[in-house]
Amino acid sequence: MKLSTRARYGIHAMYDLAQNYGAQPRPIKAVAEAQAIPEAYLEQLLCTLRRAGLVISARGAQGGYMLSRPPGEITVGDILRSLEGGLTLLDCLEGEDACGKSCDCPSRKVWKRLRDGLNEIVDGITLEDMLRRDE
Amino acid sequence: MKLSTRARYGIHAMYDLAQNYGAQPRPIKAVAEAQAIPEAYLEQLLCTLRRAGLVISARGAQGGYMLSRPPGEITVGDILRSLEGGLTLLDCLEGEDACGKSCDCPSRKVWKRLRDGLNEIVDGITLEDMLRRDE
DNA sequence: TTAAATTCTGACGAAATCGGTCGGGATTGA
DNA sequence: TCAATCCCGACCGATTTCGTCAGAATTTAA
Repeated sequence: MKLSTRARYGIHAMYDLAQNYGAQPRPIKAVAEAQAIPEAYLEQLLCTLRRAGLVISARGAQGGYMLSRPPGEITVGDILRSLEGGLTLLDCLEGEDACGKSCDCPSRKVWKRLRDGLNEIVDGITLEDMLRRDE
Repeated sequence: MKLSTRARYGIHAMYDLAQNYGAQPRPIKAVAEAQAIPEAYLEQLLCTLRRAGLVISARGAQGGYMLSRPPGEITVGDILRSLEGGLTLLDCLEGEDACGKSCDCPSRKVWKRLRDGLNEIVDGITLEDMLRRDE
């Protein structure tokens, strides 16, 4: 149950963009340097975040990335879910019956509770919350 | 953020032993069959759980495993933590300064909240809770 | 005392995942 | 036209995960 560095980097990058919200698009390079993330790797992550609709990109000179909506409307959950491919914990919980035997084992309730609790927490923290705690 | 099958198997096995609590030691083979877990693999997991003090083993004929204490005193958290080697999420949170720069980044608070929430949930569910929901 | 049942342990291996790199193409502003 | 920048897919090495296996140690029962 370790968090992937992908998730960690992702939050850092989004936080960086949040600080920059409202200004010019911010190039990958700038984010990478400020947050100490390998540039080529960050490129991938931002691409994913763009496909998830959390950031918008501007190509060409003076291009870069920016949040697609105000920091208060993007939660940590949004970010983690898109980078981790869902905070599902178990395929069994979503894709029906991945465990073979119709899956109404008693553990199922445990996983559900865990998943729901987790999502509740991460959805309760927005980028704006993170910004505010800086001051 | 997928749960390892180790964790899944672990909960299933412990649930199995909980059903058997108070009776004779239950051999690996029986647990493996009942819970559809590869026997040799389960052997490893139970060994870990024993070292963590959650189960006791009896060797030799008529031997097997049993819970070290009543189902009401073993939480899902106990099991997950011993099999996953801690529900830490990030080394940065425990082992001091694993992220290099003294780590008082704003994300840190997020991870802490996540970790604490997670642990609170899993520690709130005992094996007995799982048993009771069966009826 | 011997045989059978069972745990204990460490080594091994295949497959997946993860963190990261690279090269080259597409797009845009100056 | 040129430089900056995003876009995308392929690739790679390291680690982890899931699982197997062989054999040693221990205990019970016949």
